[in-house]
Amino acid sequence: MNYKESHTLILNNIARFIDLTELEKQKYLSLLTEIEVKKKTFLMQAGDITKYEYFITKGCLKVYTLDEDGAPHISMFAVEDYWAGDMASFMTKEPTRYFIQATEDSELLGISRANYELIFQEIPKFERFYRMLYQRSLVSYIRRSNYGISLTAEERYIAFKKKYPKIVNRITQKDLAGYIGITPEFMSKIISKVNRM
Amino acid sequence: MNYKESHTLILNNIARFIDLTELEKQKYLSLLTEIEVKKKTFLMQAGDITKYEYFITKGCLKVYTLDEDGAPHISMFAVEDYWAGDMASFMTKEPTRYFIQATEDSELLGISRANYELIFQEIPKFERFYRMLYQRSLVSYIRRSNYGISLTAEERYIAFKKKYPKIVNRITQKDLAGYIGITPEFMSKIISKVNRM
DNA sequence: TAAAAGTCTTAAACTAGTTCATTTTTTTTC
DNA sequence: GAAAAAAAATGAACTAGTTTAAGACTTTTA
Repeated sequence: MNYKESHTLILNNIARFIDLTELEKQKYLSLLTEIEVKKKTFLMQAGDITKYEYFITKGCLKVYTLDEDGAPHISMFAVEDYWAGDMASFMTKEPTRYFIQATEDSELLGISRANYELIFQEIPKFERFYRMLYQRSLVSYIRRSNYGISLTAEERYIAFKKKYPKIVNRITQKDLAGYIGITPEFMSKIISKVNRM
Repeated sequence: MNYKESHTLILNNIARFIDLTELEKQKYLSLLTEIEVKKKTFLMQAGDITKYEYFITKGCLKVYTLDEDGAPHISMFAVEDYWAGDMASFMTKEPTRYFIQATEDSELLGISRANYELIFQEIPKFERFYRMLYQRSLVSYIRRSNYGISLTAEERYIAFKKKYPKIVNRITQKDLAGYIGITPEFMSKIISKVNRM
């Protein structure tokens, strides 16, 4: 069958781990909600009860918290083919501490909590899909959880550039500083130093 | 049925997320290997191909990497009722970068890669168990991945003490420094400062 | 149970990263 | 396309955390 671009993208993402029949694909797609967010608008703000988990089909968003001083700490940039959301709030129905804001006009597919639970009943293979998706994410978060304490800011910047060469050019230096965990001023210094090398 | 202590512990851990029949419990337990490690000995060293994932039934172990300067970065302390291992190496069969060393005489249950795959065929419910286990771990690693860059060393120490009050007293200050991501000297200063407050 | 090895404390000199203030450059908005 | 707003660059004074070194205390080992 012929699917629209965004649907092909999410089906391919899922096909990395499990095979679905045509019927299952259609069932799955019917459980998704299409969402558009214009640049600078929020998909989620601290205090919200998270209703969806998101798959990004177009654009770029930043996921961040604010500390007591109001400084943003960016935990990820989500671009095409990425999953984003606040799993803790999604699971527990407690208010989220996260903001998710579009840094470009973006398009997403959302799955609601009810449909997320439903999917495991309707297509049990999805337990396997999510088991493998989470297993992979876990590996990269375990690695990343050591970055902040074992690498200098310059090393973290170089690692980010190497791992996400396409994202570097789509975000501001200020947001990158918020991800690396330093001030924009020091980020500026590091970048000019690394470029000089 | 009556199980030995270590088996009761792991069955209870699993029962948090899925229900197993007597037969399934026995099948599952038959796939596990009992392992003993004496204090200071290694369960895993960098370069090894990880053969098992572990569940700790007694004792305490530290999981760490060494940086280029030979300084240890501890990623977790694993005590009773915890899962440990190097999932990346376990999955990809590439050599691990981790060391796992017992800080007390310890007892573990190990599941081999072959049996891990087998279990999903024999008892598909385990997809759900691992999906939920990983989902939970992910939530805490996502949170922790921001700790290193958004909290000061003193704040990280206070957070650790609050989250793991029982572990603090079982490990050396030096190992705690390796977890917090600072030198043992600065750890000493922080502890005496926090205790004075 | 004595010696050796490892852990903890303290302090002084140092470095990575912050803060604050100002100017230049780029992007957004009407 | 001009004005306003936001981002980036630069520099000087500051602070959190490191390094090195030495002595006191604790644990391990023979």
